Amino acid sequence: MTVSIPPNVNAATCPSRVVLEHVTSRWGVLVLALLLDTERQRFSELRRAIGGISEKMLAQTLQTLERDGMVLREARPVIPPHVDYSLTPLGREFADRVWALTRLVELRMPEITEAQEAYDLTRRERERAAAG
Amino acid sequence: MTVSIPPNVNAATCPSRVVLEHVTSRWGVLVLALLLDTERQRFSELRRAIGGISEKMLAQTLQTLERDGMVLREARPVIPPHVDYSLTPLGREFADRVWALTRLVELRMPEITEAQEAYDLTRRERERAAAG
DNA sequence: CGGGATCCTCTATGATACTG
DNA sequence: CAGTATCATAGAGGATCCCG
Repeated sequence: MTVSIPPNVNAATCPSRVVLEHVTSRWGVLVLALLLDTERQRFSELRRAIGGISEKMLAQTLQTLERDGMVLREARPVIPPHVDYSLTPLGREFADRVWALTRLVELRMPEITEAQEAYDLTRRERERAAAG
Repeated sequence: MTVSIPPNVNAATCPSRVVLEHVTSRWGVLVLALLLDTERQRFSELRRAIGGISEKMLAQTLQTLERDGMVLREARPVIPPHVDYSLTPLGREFADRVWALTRLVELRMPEITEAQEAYDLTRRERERAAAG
């Protein structure tokens, strides 16, 4: 298979690179996964479910994904405000793939951990040799 | 489908979250894609192919991916040094998925751009209404 | 409740210079 | 060539307060 990365993939301004970073960002991954699971969530529900995310970052992440057409925001004009977030069909498509990637990491975690330990071992030995 | 995010997915220390960030990081994505395409590359070849990455970040990204068992580093003890990087089977598995995600973004880019323009339009109108 | 605005911290990244 | 070490900085992200 040939990948043939387009020249402008490298540019920080490349539009698709930017979107890729949105969906794979620290909080983007979690928001997509959570919405994939629950279909429709309120702001504070998302915040509690994710745990450890600040209001600012949740709002920012949701806005970014909404702007990219991945998330649908429905605000009911009541007091107190009631806002529901859900995935658009486009968003579900991405959430599926991102979630698959997440599961793959978890599936392969034993091999990864083993590789890390092996790497750290040879590293420590090398350092000891350099010091001694 | 039920996702059922494990409770510790949120923790910044969650090992699989960390690995996920490695493979989806700004430079990780590009390194994986490039190695998927070329099978085996030298440090400076990668640097030139990616374009815009600093030596420091390339070295750091490669080390991280090597430590995670995704990238194989082969150093020939000659002068000047000759180091080849390639994907391990594990790394190829991840590179495939990451690359698929990248292609999906490019495939859906028209819809995404359209959504962004629509979002920006309603935003500007709202701001004008607030100002006027 | 769902944010916006502000201030502050810390980390990711870049630039540069040096070395085996 | 393939890095490492050091320094500098922008931007990500957090904490807090405020408001409709």
